[in-house]
Amino acid sequence: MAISETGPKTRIQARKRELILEAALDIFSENGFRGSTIDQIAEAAGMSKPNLLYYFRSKEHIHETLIHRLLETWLAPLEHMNEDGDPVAEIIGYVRRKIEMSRDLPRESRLFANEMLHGAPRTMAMLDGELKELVDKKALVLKHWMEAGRIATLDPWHLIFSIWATTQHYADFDVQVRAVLGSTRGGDGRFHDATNFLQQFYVNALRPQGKDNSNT
Amino acid sequence: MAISETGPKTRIQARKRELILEAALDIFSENGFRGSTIDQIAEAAGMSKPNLLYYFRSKEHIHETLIHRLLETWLAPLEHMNEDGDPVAEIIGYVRRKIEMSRDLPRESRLFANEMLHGAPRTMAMLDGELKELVDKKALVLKHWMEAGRIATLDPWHLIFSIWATTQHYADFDVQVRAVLGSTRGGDGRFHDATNFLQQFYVNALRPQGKDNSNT
DNA sequence: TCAAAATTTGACCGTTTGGAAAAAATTGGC
DNA sequence: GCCAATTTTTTCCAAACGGTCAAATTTTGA
Repeated sequence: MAISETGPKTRIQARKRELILEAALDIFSENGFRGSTIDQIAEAAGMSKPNLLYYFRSKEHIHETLIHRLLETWLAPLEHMNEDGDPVAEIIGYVRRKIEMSRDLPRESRLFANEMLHGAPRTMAMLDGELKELVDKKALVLKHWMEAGRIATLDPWHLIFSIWATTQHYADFDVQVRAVLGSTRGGDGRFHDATNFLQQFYVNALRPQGKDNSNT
Repeated sequence: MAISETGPKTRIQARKRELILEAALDIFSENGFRGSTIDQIAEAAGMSKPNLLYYFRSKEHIHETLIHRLLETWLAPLEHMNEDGDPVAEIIGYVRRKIEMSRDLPRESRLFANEMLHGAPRTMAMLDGELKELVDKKALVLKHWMEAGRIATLDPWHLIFSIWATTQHYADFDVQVRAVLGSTRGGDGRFHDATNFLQQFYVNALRPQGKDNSNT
């Protein structure tokens, strides 16, 4: 009898399901949902298609599981930003954690990007539920820091967007980044350079200014 | 006899091909290449599948044409950044043009993003050809501005990446942006807010500083 | 007006794909 | 060593899809 509706029972099932999810992450993140076939995933996982379908009842189901897991990972770093810490250090810390994620979990980043790009059909509920609440909460923290004059006054929501954008860019647009940097600067050091840049960049952008000179 | 290899001959052909490309942009940008079918595109263009295939010899060919056109549009705004202008005004101007593109050409942005996300199979040559050359050229301009002390010293390439990332984010991650901002702030005004934020943000980040206080 | 060229349609084809069914093989407890 | 549950493989299917082809229709130009 097929499993997959109830949680995995045996250790073997858990391990095989893990193997499939690992393979599926490879395939999905590279080719998108529609661009990936069950056969590809099965081969990458070292098993036959019907065998894979014994562990997951459909391609959709694999994808859904993958996305659900991803979301937890994705929210964690923002959650971690602490109201009581030093504002600039906390924000920079968040930026660094996000860059590390782009470096270490590029497949997850691309899977997420693909989902957003196509209208978030399987994520919508979570976006204007959990995510919105978390961002609103953290935006308030940023706002307090701004009102206390500890960082520059900027739209907190868009500030968070800018962090997402600049950091995830290094995973999602990796091909472009590497092409533009070329063989000398586009190697393994690019994440180090990116981190340095973003740190300087955000330190500058967040420095509160006594007198305003931001008008054109 | 089918056309499509040689350029369009009559005005009717040109108009029909245009119609198809317009429909294809809708479909491709929403569903990705593999996720789109010729039937969908044909229906959106108001014609039958064989009729569409009379104007373009394959799905691949439509996509290729679309991508090629897109690239010209995509490079134009950076080209426009002028060495002889005021550095901050020039950079901010570039940011504004990019944001306008995210607002007015979101389908093109998503088509491009999708291409990058999946490894730029049909764009690679142009990335480390034309694009790299252009970026290198403009990075040099930025470097000169920095050396003259007119803007803060930052890695010029990564500075350009940050502009791409922050602006394109509003097209590519539109669903997420709208969900997080909610119904009140996520309406039509979001691009206006984004523009204001990014302007302030870049003005801050680029302001050169006499004394260094960027270390942790 | 009429023939040639261009365009549109309908019917069709081979392949790929997601998935089902059932038999065969393996494993685990006694 | 044997039975039952689990896992794997073989075979197959129906729908979707990219694309072809020839016939029918419309348009164009002399």
